[in-house]
Amino acid sequence: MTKTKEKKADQPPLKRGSGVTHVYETLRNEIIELKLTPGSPIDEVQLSERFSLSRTPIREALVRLAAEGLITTLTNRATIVSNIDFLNLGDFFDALTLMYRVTTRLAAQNHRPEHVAEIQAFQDAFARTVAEQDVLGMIASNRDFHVAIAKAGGNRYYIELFTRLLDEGRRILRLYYSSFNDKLPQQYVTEHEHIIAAIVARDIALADELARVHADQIVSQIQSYISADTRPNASLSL
Amino acid sequence: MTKTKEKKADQPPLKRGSGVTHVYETLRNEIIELKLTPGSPIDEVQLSERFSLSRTPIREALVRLAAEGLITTLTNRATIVSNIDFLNLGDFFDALTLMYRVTTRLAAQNHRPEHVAEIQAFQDAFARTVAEQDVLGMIASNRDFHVAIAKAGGNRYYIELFTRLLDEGRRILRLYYSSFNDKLPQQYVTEHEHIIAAIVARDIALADELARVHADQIVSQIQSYISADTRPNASLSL
DNA sequence: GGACAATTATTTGTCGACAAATAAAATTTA
DNA sequence: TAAATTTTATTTGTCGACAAATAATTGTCC
Repeated sequence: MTKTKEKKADQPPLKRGSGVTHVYETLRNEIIELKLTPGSPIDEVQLSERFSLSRTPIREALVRLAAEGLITTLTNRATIVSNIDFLNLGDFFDALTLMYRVTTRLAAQNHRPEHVAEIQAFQDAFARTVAEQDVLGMIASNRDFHVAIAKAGGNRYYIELFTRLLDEGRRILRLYYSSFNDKLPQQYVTEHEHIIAAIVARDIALADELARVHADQIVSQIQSYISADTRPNASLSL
Repeated sequence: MTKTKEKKADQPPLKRGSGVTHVYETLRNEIIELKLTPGSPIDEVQLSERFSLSRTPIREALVRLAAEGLITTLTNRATIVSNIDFLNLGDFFDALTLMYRVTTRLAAQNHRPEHVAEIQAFQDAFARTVAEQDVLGMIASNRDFHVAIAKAGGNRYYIELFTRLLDEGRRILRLYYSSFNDKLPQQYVTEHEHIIAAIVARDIALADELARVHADQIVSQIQSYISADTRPNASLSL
């Protein structure tokens, strides 16, 4: 309840340079979880009141978010939560698939025992959310699972890009989670298990192939959600 | 104290929100061109004097650079120009090669006439710098050439990552350009021509293969520079 | 003389305030 | 009444200043 979270009056003196990080991470999560809807304006003074901070650290956090593409700043005008770019979803799917493959390959190649343990832990969490029909939890733990694989691969450039893509994917999936089909997720659990096995066996070619199939699966599912969406103008980037 | 700063008294009233962009771009170039050497400290007040701006916009530019990984901020302590990470150069080469291939493939697939013109223009610039033995110009125009190919491919995620990788490569190459061998560059000109031909012919497989060979060529050349470097402790990340 | 402690100095992070730029409202005018 | 123009209001970008955190310096004691 009264944790050190956002509320009007919290304990101001947390630490010296931690305010910006807190604001950044909080807003980042809210954007990814669609608590802040795409296109909605960001009011600096409102945020400064909410976090009990001056506008300066708020601004710094916003610059970081803008550098990541999560918010868009119209100079001298408003700054808004970035829209999901439905027109270029193909780019997104292409890059996502490539990162699925490359990171899984590298994991099979470079992983160490502790990595497998972490991957398995997130896979357990994923299986749990599937069993509980917790769709939002599924989306999050699936993301953690693949980020863990990327970390086992070790290439920091891939880790960074892949993380961004997966988080962007979380935004997209949240838009359509209402139409989630309860039968498919179990298949993902199985596919994850196979991917883990291929990584442990250091079978690079198999890991690559499984990742590709897995990615195609997810991409086509998202696409089916989008095309099944009946809301008028829902696929327009506004 | 009063040493020669670029332009002490320039035209202050440029435009309202353009100060940060100017500072950002200027510093970015200086970092990439190694005018600001890795590890050297960034003094905010010194910069604010140099650009005739308050510390606030300077700070904003620095946050952007930090988000890109070009500078490193030690909280409450100094902020320095990021070091070149020689220990993980393998990651860099791997990601660079992948982006070479993927962007060239996509260019063969998606390019339009105006893209070819732009690519050819940068290739001409590259050939010119090779003829003039202008090594620094070579490095820059080679980068522009491949960024143009990435833009012809059209995938914004690849464009962004590739640009960052190529700029990081500029930093590395600048460290070793003194030992440049004058015979090899001509080969790059030829390889570039072949890549353009493959793109124009929309031969995706050939474009991919040429890009791979080209990337391997460059990677092995950089590696030979590094291993041939005789400076003591030169390969240490300090 | 060297190690430790206290003091000073420098630098960073944050603040409140002001001015430019834009949006919104009010007024005028045809 | 509607378009155009002036006035007001809101919001962003920038500034100078202050306080916390750290580094540098000095002083003290063994």
